[in-house]
Amino acid sequence: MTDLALHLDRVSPVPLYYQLARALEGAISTGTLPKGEFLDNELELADRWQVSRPTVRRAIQELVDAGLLVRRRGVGTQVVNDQVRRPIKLSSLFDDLAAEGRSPSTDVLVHRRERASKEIAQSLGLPTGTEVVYLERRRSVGSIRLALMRNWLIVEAAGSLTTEQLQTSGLYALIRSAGIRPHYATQRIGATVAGEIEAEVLGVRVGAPLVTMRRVMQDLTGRPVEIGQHVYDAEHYSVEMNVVEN
Amino acid sequence: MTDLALHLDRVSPVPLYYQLARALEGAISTGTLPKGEFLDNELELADRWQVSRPTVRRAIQELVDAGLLVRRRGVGTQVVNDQVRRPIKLSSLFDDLAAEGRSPSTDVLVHRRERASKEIAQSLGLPTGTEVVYLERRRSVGSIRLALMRNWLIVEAAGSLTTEQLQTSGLYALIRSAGIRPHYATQRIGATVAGEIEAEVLGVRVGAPLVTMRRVMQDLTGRPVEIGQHVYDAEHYSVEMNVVEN
DNA sequence: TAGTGGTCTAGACCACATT
DNA sequence: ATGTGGTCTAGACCACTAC
Repeated sequence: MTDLALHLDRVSPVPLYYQLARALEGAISTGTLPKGEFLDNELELADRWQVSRPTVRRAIQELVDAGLLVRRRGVGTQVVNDQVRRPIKLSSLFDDLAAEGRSPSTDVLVHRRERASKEIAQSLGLPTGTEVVYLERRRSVGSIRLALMRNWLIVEAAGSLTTEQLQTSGLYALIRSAGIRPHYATQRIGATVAGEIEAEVLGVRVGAPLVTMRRVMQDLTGRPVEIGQHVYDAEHYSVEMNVVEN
Repeated sequence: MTDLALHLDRVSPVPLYYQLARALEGAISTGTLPKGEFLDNELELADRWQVSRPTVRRAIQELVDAGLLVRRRGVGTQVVNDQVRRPIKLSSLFDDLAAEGRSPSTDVLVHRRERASKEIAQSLGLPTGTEVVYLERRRSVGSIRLALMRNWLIVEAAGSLTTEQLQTSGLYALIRSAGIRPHYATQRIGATVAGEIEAEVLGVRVGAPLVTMRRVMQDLTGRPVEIGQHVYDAEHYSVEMNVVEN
């Protein structure tokens, strides 16, 4: 195993295991650690890098969870023979597109307060008729109209949002700036075909395939914060996910 | 915090952190640890259970990753206010349905060896024209025809499968019994509408919405093993996933 | 038999949130 | 000022794999 140019900063607030994990990740992506190569054993790595074995193990574990490394007892730790894609995260379409360097835009079609229907109230854990914020937005990239998004939010999360803010920022960033930390989301992905409304908003023909996404997001304490019911033009959008089994 | 009836078996080969995690999980699901409740601090738990603090931390970490607990530095560890669904795993539709107690059935429509096209060979990391196993199956539950599944597999994984085995077992179980351990999968979910072939096989009308899934599965060493290109009747199938942000 | 990762201990110091 | 979780150490013993 090559020596890996490691410069650990023991003063930095960045944890050692994190620095190690990033260094290993970099070595793998640049090919300094070739695919299929075995790492030296953990005791040797700990000695070489002058950290304890648990610290080495934690760094390695991160990359195992990400699918970059494989560990087998009695055998060793090996670089997986394939490049790995980003793991699934709690993000938004806006963030995804921004991260890809494309420039998304948002049209706010509806932005008002309304009283929660029975279904919405139930999903948000509120009494029927409680006031919630309702949003209807269209997300586009360049000239492509990508998604029609319908959201219901608790007033504490979105009561002070302006329509202007919604046009320039992702919803989750705005929720965070309201002091709410998204933590857990359940989402269900399916398919449907465009009706007249969807066809009109997205500029597709009636009967065109659409990807549907329904989501309930909860904050750190498990309180439901946001419901999303979105449809995407299947021509331009699909959901990618990676799954690791250890 | 209540005392939790813990009976750790220090002789068992089951790791202590795992026994602890299951005990905590059970206490949460039965309500012995109510939602919103704070756990005692880690030092106290370690003392009470007579294990070291790292062992306590590891048990807690498992439940944090699963979204059952939330930890905040300087504050404490708290039970999340919501029941959690199963996390996304590397499983198959067959397993999913079997786990739900429904009885799926499989019709093998095509089962043959063929030479890999350019696209298939590329995804499997093989030279074009290499022999692969091609499958076309229909999955039903009761009288509902749920999915049309097309798979390409490397010969080592599926060369000795019989059509009969395919009718009674899930593909992944068969791959495992061939000595191959599925490890990593990338899948992409989208939408389309039924053409004549899909409509015929699934018993839906032409133009009905379908969920599409394309997947490449790799084994422990990163070698691609299986490609799946499936379509599901959107009326009866959608994909649920849970996402945790820490 | 030798070598690997898997588990576990008993401490220590620190950063952060709360009072 | 106090108490919490976050990080880190330096060992130990074990289970599993390969030879």
